[in-house]
Amino acid sequence: MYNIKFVEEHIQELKETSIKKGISLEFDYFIELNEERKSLKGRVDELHWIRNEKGKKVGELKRRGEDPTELIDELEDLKEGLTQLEQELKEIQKKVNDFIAWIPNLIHPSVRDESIVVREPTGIRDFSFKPLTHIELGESLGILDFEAASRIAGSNFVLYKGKGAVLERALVNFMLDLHIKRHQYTEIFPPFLANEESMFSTGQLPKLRDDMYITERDGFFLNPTAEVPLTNILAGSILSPGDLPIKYCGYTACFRREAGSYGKETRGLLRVHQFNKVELVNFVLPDESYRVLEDLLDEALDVIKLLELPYRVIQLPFDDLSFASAKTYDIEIYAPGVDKWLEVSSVSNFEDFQAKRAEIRVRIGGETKPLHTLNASGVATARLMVSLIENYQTEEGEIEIPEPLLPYINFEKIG
RNA sequence: GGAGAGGUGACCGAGCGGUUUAAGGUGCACGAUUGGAAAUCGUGUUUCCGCAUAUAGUGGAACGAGGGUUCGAAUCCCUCCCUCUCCGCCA
Repeated sequence: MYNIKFVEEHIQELKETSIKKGISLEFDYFIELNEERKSLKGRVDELHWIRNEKGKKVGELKRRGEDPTELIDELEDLKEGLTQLEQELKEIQKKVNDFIAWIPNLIHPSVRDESIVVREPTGIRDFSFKPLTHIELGESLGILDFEAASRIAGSNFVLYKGKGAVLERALVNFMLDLHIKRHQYTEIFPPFLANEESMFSTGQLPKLRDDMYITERDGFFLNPTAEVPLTNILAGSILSPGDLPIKYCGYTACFRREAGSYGKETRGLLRVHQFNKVELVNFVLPDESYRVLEDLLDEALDVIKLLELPYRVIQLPFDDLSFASAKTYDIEIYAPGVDKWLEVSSVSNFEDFQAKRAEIRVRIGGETKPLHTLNASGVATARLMVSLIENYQTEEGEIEIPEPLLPYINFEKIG
């Protein structure tokens, strides 16, 4: 989390950032609180000092076998006022911390008030017939069953069946293998549940509490992205420059409540409560993070390029940036059936924001400082599946399997 | 779920109510020595907060987390978390 002095010294900048990211925070209230905190802290420190000095004398007297009763009486009087002030300081400190927890990460200067197309749309196909939607294809081919999923769990869940289930599993394996072999990642299979502290470290909390599933008895959070477990692997660590970069890649199911988003956009697989995703997380030296951001974009794009799906890349405007991100590219792939561009990957540089919260540091010379973290989806399957089946459909309503997936699948088409 | 042992600085490890200003070691940084290195010697080496004559000053806080007892807690008590050993349950 931000150090309080840093907040004091960058208050204007942080205020502007919060406004740009659409988080309304009362900085005037904070300034007032902080003044109060400082003055209280001064008084408490002074009383502690007096207590410590006199306390030492009590020890001396006792060792010499003299009577410390008088001093002890004085200290008892001191204690009364002190306890109250300590309590007040503690409360105000908590308020200050709660405020700081809501301040989002600073925004990189290259980020604008509108989105920028970083890679022009490529690879859109010409169909000689009207392409069907994944919902129509999925149901007619019996590979997606939304009704069964809602019977089991509820609306906006999906069940993959038969060749659909095989295809989903193949996609995950294909992506993992790609990143491990071609991009030198270490594969991780993490817990799908995480504790509150982990959620705070990566910046899901405090803002996204309502978007997450929480287990009732133990207060665990179902992870909304593998970014959370993968980043927290190194929480509390101090690394040396030679350890870096560290590249972790992992598959998890991702769980999102998607509170408040209903309607047309949520039809089919476009927005579901549980989806599969392969995630890439990098830990790097601060100087290198913006170069690595470009590398990560290319690594994620490799999945799309190998599957020969139409894509474009957008640099997000500042009001679309997540709480923790300084700069983000979105990879979108085109789905001709629903006629939409679908976000399948966010590629973000968090600079030292998460590293500060998770206390992931690097020791350079004698100095210990937070490193930089980045992540990219590599990529999310639900929407990847949509684009894939809509792009690879034939006029006969069948789906061809792209060549790179054939090693993972024992059939060449679904139909 | 039950019983026991433990959690101390970057790491190991002592301390078990007031000479802790957290011993000692390792590592690290800087310096000396060297043709250069190793070894050796010397100095330094946590974080956060307050005040200030504001890089060298001064005071406070932090020994898994949170409470409590006490004039005073790393040290005693309670709750919780985590690690290890054993038992139970279980895919």
